[in-house]
Amino acid sequence: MSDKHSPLQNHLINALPAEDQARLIPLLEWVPMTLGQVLYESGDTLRHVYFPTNSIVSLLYVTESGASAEISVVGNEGIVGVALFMGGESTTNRAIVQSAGHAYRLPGKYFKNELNQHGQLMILMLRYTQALLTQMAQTSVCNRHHRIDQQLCRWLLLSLDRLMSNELVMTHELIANMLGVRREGVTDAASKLQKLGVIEYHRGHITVLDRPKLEELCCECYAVVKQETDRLLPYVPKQPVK
Amino acid sequence: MSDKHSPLQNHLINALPAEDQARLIPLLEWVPMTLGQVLYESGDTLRHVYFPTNSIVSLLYVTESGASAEISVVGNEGIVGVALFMGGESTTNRAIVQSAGHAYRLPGKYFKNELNQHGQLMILMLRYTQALLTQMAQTSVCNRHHRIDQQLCRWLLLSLDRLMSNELVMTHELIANMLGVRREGVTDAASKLQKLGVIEYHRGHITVLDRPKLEELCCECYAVVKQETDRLLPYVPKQPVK
DNA sequence: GCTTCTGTGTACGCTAACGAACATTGGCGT
DNA sequence: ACGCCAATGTTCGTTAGCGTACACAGAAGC
Repeated sequence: MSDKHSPLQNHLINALPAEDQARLIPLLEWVPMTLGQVLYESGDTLRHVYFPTNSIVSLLYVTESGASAEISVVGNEGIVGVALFMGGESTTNRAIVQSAGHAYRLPGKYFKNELNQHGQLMILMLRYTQALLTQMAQTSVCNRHHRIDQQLCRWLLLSLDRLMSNELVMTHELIANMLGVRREGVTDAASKLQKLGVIEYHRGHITVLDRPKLEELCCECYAVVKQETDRLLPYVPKQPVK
Repeated sequence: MSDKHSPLQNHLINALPAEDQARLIPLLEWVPMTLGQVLYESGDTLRHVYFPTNSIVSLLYVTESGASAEISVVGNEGIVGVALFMGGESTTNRAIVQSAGHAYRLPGKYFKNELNQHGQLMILMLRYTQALLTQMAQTSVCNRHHRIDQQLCRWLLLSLDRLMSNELVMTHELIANMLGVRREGVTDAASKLQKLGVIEYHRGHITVLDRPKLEELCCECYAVVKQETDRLLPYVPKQPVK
């Protein structure tokens, strides 16, 4: 991985006016995000917000019986810790790193301070939150109506969008935890996709070979989320990522 | 139905400081909400926000194939149309009246005006939105992991909390649309609950006889949402509802 | 009183996904 | 080079929920 890193790799930071960036960026801390790392647990008081750059974070809920389900995914398009600016200080979810990389971290009090003083950050946060609402709603619908293989397609596409490469470091077991299904169910779906030549996988590595085909096999849920996110938060890079 | 009605029956309005109420209340329009009425469709530009008093509104998503699923429920604890203050102006959901009654309606421009000028309304909206996020997340989990009869219990409890009475005017068919399952599935679950003496129903009317038992039979999802909503938006009536 | 329609009950076969158990294999540590 | 374990493959019986079809009864309209 290149040592070139910049907060602007995060789309929300990127979307801020220059003067807001100038104030905010010095407060940010560049931190590694390791696979499986838990940023916060259900009920924890949040200490920081995270702006992922090349990492992916899953928000998931763990039931009393230990089963889990992914509520939404956050990558460089978003921020982890919306509860801090929503005023709740905690959520009922767990935030866990789904794909290793880095993020920029900001202590909660600085974040809230910025929010209160400058409107642009707040506006952006609100729009992002609406995108998050859309994603959650769609996850809910997908859980109800679509088959595992369709959901796997959705999940792969959401992950791809948040990575630079077409390879995911991810086991069937972990995907199963995210989707809230059995590992065997994921294996079945993945092997089906592999037979179709859409993906190729091997012991914890999944490579997407044919993205158009993947979108074809997917249910509508991916497109709905993607379109709405693009509408709410159009991405215009202010500085080319070197 | 009594002709006694007041915007304070809505918990969000009720929670505002007196001076904010004084400004806001004259702008509100008291409107009837009829069963099945669609407040907005997916993609519509929202014109108003609604503060339900004794009505209940479902936010639901309709898939390409025509299947539906309820994303969340809004009653007198909340507001319909968060997209207006989130900045998106529209959502991918449909808002439909699930239980007839009334609401107070506010044109979008007044609403946004109020938001920008006075912090207290914004703070309240943010907290409510977090409660909504929680509800959506939990619906998603419930769709994945819990049986229809448990989900029916959750749905009944969520509805009860938003009504004064223990009787719902609601057919199995409509509940099925909300839960995103077959009508027969709801009939099975409901008949099971009736045999247990928890509810009693008859051609479009459901009466809850034993609420504690209903909570017992329910999955954790109801309690999680309830607890988090109470935490985020504690309800302290400022004027007893006559 | 009659018809008609809406809401509910019930039965049948079917499928997706589950739970559990076990086989196989590749990669990693020592 | 070896052994071990994590990752994947496969099977089998079970179950929840689906799609369909149809029966029945109460309510509403004429």
